[in-house]
Amino acid sequence: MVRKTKEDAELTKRRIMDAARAVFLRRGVSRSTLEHIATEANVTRGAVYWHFKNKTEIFHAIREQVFLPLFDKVDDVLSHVPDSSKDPLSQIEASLCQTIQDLDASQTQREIYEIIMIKCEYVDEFAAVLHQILDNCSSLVEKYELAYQRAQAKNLIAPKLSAHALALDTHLFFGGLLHMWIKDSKGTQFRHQAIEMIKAHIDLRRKL
Amino acid sequence: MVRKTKEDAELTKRRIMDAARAVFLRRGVSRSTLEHIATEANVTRGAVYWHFKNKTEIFHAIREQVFLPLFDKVDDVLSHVPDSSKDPLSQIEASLCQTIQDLDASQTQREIYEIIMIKCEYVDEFAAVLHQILDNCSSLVEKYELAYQRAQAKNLIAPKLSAHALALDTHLFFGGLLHMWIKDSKGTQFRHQAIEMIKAHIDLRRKL
DNA sequence: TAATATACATACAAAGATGTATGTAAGCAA
DNA sequence: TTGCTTACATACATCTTTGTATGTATATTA
Repeated sequence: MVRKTKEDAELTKRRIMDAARAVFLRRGVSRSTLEHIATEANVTRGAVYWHFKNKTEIFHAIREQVFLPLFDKVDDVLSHVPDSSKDPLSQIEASLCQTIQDLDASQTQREIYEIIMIKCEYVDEFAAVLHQILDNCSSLVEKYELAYQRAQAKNLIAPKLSAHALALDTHLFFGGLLHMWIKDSKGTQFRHQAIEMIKAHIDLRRKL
Repeated sequence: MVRKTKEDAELTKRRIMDAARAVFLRRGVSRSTLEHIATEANVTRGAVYWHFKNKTEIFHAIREQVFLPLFDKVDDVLSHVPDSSKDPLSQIEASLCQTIQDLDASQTQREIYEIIMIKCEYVDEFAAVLHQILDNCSSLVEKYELAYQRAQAKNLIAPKLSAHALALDTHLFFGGLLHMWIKDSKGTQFRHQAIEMIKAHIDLRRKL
């Protein structure tokens, strides 16, 4: 069968991306060949080359599937300042919990995170991805910092530390949490207590 | 030239490992071939195959170069309980700072960490490495927890949180810190403030 | 409905990488 | 000094992977 309609073609493209995700997860990005991906998607390499220039482009397509919506969401929860019913600390907590709950709900997201974190080598074309992630992190930290400043203004936290230090600490904590969460794919070590740990992390900042 | 003495041979092996480290760092583990490594070490693939079974074995040899000494050191700083001049919180702080300072001092260590964290895909033979790391982490957390318990016993920290929660929070924080530290190879974003951030993290726990 | 572009499948050539087999000169032990 | 072993280098066969070129049947459009 050849020459499908446009909708059919879009479907094939999706199938290829889904297949690539599965193959990347199983064999790592480097060891995955276009042939593997094509087979998994029940097409030939011809179809793959039609929709994507090469493996790298597939990787980026998959990545964007998760990262474009992600930052919007963080913004939503964190930056929704006006007459918020929640205090700033709870906003940060909610933002972090939201990400975890999203991961809990979506296997696709989990898989993409796993690929990005431990099934990909950041060299050459992929090195740029790292810098992009780092940049995004910076803007995240800034948002945490603003929230902590609001919390300080409302006298919710002990004035031990600067908002900046608190924001960085939270950011590193959550980075570490995400890594552990992903690596603990059996869910026995970290996943089940992730939410508690976020609450604990925030509680540590609360004035009694 | 052929047939060196035993000492010469050991030297060649080291040279191959050093070369492999450089090549892994530059091209990632997967894209590195034994030919690349041999060329970098100024030998032929014959020499490489003589000293190592395959690429995986080289990787493990490099890895052990760092991880075997590492855990000893953490133990040294953290578990050296008897009549310690430092309070438990400072011990934890010192242990974390020590690791960062070690990384600061040794380019070799930095490179190996970078390879392990962002230039290697954890599939197949490498998947086991991840589990090993996770296991080591668990024992680390236990050591933090013991230290925090001692701190609680000495009434050094507010009783807001359990020692277990504090230990996990510290562990995740430091995991995140290490990742950022390594990724920020230019040193502009995180490296220069790593020590401060560790102090801030610990200070957050201190009773005023 | 004829022409063209689309959505693939198939075939081919070239390069890369791996493992092994074989060669060889020098060290070392008896 | 002979003979065995070590520490490699060289050569070869095989498999994989990639990119591209070509074929082709069907949508789409004018």
